[in-house]
Amino acid sequence: MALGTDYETQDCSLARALEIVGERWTMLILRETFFGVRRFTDFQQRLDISKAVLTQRLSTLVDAGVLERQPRGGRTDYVLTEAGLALWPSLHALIRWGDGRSDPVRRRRIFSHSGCGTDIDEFGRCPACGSVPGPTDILVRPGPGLGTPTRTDPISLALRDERALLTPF
Amino acid sequence: MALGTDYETQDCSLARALEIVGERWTMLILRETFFGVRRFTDFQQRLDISKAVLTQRLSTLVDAGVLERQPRGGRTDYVLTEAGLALWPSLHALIRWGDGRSDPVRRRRIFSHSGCGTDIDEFGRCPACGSVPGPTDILVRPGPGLGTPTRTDPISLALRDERALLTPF
DNA sequence: CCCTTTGGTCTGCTCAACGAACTATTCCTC
DNA sequence: GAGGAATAGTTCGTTGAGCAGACCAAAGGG
Repeated sequence: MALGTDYETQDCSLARALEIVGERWTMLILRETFFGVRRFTDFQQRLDISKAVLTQRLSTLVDAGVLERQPRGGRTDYVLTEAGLALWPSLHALIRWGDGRSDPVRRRRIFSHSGCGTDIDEFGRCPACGSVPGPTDILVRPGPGLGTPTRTDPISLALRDERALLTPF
Repeated sequence: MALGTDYETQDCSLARALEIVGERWTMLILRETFFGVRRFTDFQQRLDISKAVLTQRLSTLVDAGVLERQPRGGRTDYVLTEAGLALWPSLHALIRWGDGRSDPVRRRRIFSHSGCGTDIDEFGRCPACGSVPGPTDILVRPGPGLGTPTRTDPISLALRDERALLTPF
């Protein structure tokens, strides 16, 4: 971000957070990781992102401790660390804000608490339990705003059904 | 962001949100508006941002309906709209994530519920009431991680004391 | 009537993102 | 074990966005 590296002059830690997750593409990459995407090629195909930029963003996220590289034979898995999982509230809030700006009933993805099956509210709470479930306890399913799916790659097909977040493909 | 304008091919509304608030500087500008900053010159001085970029960001936010221009005699106030106020959960989550990544007890800004005075938790809830207060019901005060303040502009001085969010300077 | 404040625009430069081509390693198949 | 495909990148030339700094127009005050 080149906001300057002297964070001590920044009044709050937002600049520090944005230095890591505020760069172009980074949040979209992280959304994919929460949906279960782990591989370089899958990120690239689903986001239509330049390979050079994807390489740089993944490295930044690994260096920042948000993602972890896990060699799996000939390939590499990029998996969320604990710090990465802690980003879920930020990501969820942004998704809900983006959804709410059009027609509130036409949401694209709906998140529910896997414990009790209740849809979570705009603040991330499960209205039934009153808890704020973490990403390991959340299911995603397509919402009415998603429209007719056009992508036919295996990941998009799997996301047409209800799935637990973080389930690898 | 130039992520392409064909949002229909995007699986969820995150790209739409990032098209508006995901650009460099935008979230920092919005943080300032929640703290009560409203004027061009104040944004520019507090953020050390290029005037050309600030102009473009403010225009984007106004066009997107996040901020509203309010002429005040010879000057212009940039004020959060309802859609802008709805960004508070996203902003709060990012601030908390940035804070939590260093030492959790050394937070820079602490937010509390003005109704009951209780500090709000990392999910934005007031532990006493169980509610999720909106920005109009939240106070900010410096946290132990802020260190010795170096900035001496009027806005930074005012932020050394507890203040309600959105209070203009 | 001049000077300051405010809220910008304009210019030239640099650096990051882009698409496309190329590469190195591993795995699978024959 | 040879050939091809899949994976995870790197390299290159071009384009576009951000930067600092100079400049500018309108409003208000003395």
